[in-house]
Amino acid sequence: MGTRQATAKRARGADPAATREAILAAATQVFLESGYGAASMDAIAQAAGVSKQTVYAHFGAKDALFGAIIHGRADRILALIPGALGAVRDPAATLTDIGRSYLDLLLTPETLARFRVVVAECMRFPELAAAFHREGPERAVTALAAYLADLDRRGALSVAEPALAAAQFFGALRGDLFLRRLLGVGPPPTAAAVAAAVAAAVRTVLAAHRRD
Amino acid sequence: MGTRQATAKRARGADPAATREAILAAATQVFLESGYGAASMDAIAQAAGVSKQTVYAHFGAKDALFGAIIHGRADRILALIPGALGAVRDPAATLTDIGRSYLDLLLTPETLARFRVVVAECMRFPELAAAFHREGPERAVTALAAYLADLDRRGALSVAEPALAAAQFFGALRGDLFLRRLLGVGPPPTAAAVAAAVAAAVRTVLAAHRRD
DNA sequence: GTCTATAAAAGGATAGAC
DNA sequence: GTCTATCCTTTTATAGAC
Repeated sequence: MGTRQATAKRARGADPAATREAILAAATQVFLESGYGAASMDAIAQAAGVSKQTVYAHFGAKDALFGAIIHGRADRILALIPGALGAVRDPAATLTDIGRSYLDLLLTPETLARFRVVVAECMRFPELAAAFHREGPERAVTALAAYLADLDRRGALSVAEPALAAAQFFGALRGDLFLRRLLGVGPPPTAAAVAAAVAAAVRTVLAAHRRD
Repeated sequence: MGTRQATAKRARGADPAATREAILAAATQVFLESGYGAASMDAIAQAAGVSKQTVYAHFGAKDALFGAIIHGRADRILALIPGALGAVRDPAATLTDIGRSYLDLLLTPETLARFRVVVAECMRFPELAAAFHREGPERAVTALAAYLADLDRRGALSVAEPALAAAQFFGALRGDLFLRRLLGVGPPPTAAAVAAAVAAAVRTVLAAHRRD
């Protein structure tokens, strides 16, 4: 029963910033687990180890708290890609790295849960959905398109429409694996299955844009 | 103020089957528009033009009604594909037809809304999500895989893994268009944009499986 | 800033009349 | 089978003490 407990639970007497972080962490967990509608402010307060009134003191209302846990959490997809630009590596190896890290991130339980709640609430919070798309999928497509355009300039590949090609690559990569996990159908894919999907997507994009 | 009104609204005095249909139609509208949690039985009853008790008399509980409007509504994707099997048409033309009808169906507001609620509630109703996947996406992949395997046998294409190739084709087809509409980001795509996405996906799959 | 206690409203489900 | 009226629980949000 000490006076200081720095974990996510129990923020009694800690500084306000820590309390705020504890609330955000708890809200993330509860919202992603239950969805916006089923998540109660009581459950969030309890998970954060504070009273409900404290939650309201920090965030004002339920929708503001929801916005806070979605915003600013831009999926840090592919810090890889900018580095790939202008690199001299084999395109196949680079695309494989990009594909694997993209798919690994997408198949993470947290990413899937975040995707589910944004999809579920996109009509109620259209700006949140737009921000999510802008900071996540759109950024990934833009970055990969830049890389593909670079390969085209360097003569390694023939890519007439880089943005479309990038969207197709990511789409082919998601294929059925992402859909199954998003819907929670069946067991998680094995590492081998993921690797096979990446390899196939890379083969396909290379074949489609092979230089004549 | 007549005694018979056969439209979706007002089922007073009509036969039970019509009442049931009116409730199903209203429930579909309300659930797809608001999501499971935000949809109230009051709103459904009102939209159907009956009392709440009548809704309960027919379906017993909210979750049962939700199941009824999702189940049995298997997306009738691609009645095309079975017919394509063994056909002598140009594979490019057939794949273009398949791709266009698939994408057109997926971009329908009703399909998008149904997808959203199933994704949103897949943790609460896992069997419903499994049925949705089985009757929709999985069936489409299976059918296209059969067609691709047939093309491989006939020597038109070289498809080593038909199921993976089919999933990739549909994934590439969805690309960014489906994601944007799912999240409600930006305006709907033009017919030209959809046609371009289909054409690009067809080009890609043909290039990837060109016979050596 | 944080807590306990409470207000105020909404929604799922049921009872009983016709 | 259908309707009106009601119960009971849950939930958001606020008041007031420390």
